[in-house]
Amino acid sequence: MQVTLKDIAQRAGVTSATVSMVINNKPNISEKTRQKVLTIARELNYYPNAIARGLATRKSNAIGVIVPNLASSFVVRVLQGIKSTNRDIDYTVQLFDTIGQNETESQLFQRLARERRIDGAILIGTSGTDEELKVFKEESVPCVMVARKCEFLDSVYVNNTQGAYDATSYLMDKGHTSIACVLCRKANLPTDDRLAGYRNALEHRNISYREELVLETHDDGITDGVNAFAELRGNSHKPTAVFVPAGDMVAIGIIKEAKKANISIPEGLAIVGFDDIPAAEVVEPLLTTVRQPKLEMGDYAINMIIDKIEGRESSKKHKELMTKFIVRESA
Amino acid sequence: MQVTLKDIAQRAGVTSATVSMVINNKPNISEKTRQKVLTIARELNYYPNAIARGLATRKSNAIGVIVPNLASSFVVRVLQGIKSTNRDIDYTVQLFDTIGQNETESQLFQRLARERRIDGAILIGTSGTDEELKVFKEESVPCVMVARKCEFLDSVYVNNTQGAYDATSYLMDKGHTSIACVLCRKANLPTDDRLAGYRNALEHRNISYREELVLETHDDGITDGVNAFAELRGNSHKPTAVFVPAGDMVAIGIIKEAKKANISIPEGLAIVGFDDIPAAEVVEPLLTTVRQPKLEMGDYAINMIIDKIEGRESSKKHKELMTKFIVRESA
DNA sequence: TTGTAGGCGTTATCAT
DNA sequence: ATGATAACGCCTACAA
Repeated sequence: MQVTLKDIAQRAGVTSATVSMVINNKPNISEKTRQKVLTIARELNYYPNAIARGLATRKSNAIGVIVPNLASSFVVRVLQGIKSTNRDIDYTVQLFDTIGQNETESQLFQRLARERRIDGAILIGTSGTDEELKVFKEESVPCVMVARKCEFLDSVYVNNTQGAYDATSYLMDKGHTSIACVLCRKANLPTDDRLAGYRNALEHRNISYREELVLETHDDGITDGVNAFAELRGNSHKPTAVFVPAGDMVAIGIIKEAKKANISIPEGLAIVGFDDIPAAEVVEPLLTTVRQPKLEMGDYAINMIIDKIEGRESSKKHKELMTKFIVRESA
Repeated sequence: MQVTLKDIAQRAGVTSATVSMVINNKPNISEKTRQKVLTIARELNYYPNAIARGLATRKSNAIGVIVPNLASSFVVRVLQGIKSTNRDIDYTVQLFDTIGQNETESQLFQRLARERRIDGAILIGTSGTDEELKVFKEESVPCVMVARKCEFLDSVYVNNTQGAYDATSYLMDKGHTSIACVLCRKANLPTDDRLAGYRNALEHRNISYREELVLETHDDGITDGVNAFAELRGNSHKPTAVFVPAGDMVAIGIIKEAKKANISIPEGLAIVGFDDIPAAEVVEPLLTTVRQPKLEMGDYAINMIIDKIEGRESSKKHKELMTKFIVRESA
């Protein structure tokens, strides 16, 4: 049986109200009873029942982290950032993924917002529309969106456009003029921003943007890269470089196929990825890529949400973090 | 304000007890009131308050997943397995990591077991001693240990010894007689089992086990591999093969250094890793390794814990899953 | 079939 | 400084 306030109260000869005050460090308790109560609590190994406390205070001390897919290394990395912030976190993290569940994303939002199981939510690159997200506002459950700018909620994201611009510019610096772009329209990827950056960079140097040079992959895995390479080879514009907003795994697939086809990298084909995943440093040649500060995004997100929950930060806030162009060997 | 049973009861002209029964699909409710109640509930967007329900039923419908370190790809993969089981899970997953917290693992166990915030716990390769784990039993919080056999709790793990035996035997099949072993004594790695497998395999073929051929790394990252390679080169037994129970990242580090030193793989040095991480398929040559069924482990774990929680499975259970030797190019 | 009443373990507001 | 007492929102006997 669980040890409750009552048990302690009985042995200490006081009321459970008093014990509660002691446990919660409230003032106006005589040192004597405080000590007595604390001693007994320790003896009995008392821990407050979190659920009962939650009911009484209307606060669960839990934060929901909603992700589309735990298989994404990006998502996992942000999650690590959330869990490894320096701040001393007194909230439990509850994990929800929206892929392969029999509940739609929208239903999950509804439920989470109304069940009062969490005090706030962090959404990592979920695809929810403003309409679907509204419920968090209605129920005044604080919320921050990660990896996607969302006018509707607080958000922390990365300057995707600039990152793509940098990558493309670098390629042009190296003398490339026919630069392909491989992207993937998965809901959680900010593809359009990156495409815009690519396009801006081109136009900035008076190189005309050609639709034929932008390919779409179905997914963002290594095999999508090998498929993309085949398309690249057949391309009439004979690209000498590829920028891969679809992500590093796709870029790695391209590298692999290129090597198989005896194309030297970066001389025969220069390749730039996006994200900077661990494998970027194991592939050969090492992958040049646009790094996203994933841990930092998680860190910001958890701090923002807690500030919100605790009412310390009420204004809408958007935090843009900077990508970093990482030059390695593939370009 | 939150919509409660009472609100619905009022509009339906019944008692909140009745509404509760409808919401929970209890029998003996007239179809008429059932419909009326359900209609109103939907109109008001009613969702039961999970906390209040938890207090009343003494069940939180949450499972704690306790991991040493979210940065481990092994851990993450098991977590994916947990979240992607086919079973229709009606439990929330709460995530706890024990590294870099100001609470010790042991304190966390205590708290989790007594706070009644979770109905059960899955421990992924945590290092807790039997003494520390006892509290889950005391408080009768069901528990399963993953990746480590634990007499004390239910557990699901992998035949590490056999996996290591297979790997070593394969190397001997290929004619190697001087086989180094690179291991890492991190708390969550079943190093001894793997070492035993290596040793057994050797002795089975009458090759004597030499302590000088087993190296220890500090951690299990890529740099630990590059360091290990230096040691390997200096080794007086001139190993022609390495088995790396420390994990694939370490093996990859060794590969990288070997290539730098112009040693051909597998001719000059054969290398076998342990785990089969994604990077094993991007490194060149592709890494031959012992695959652990990580998703499957997660799947088993979540199913076991739920059966336990719901009283469907009371006997202590140990599930051993099989590793699979994956032949690629490095050996 | 439905209502009454009590309890789950806390916290919080009054009195005293 | 402490005690009564009433929430918090839901569930569950038991009674009607």
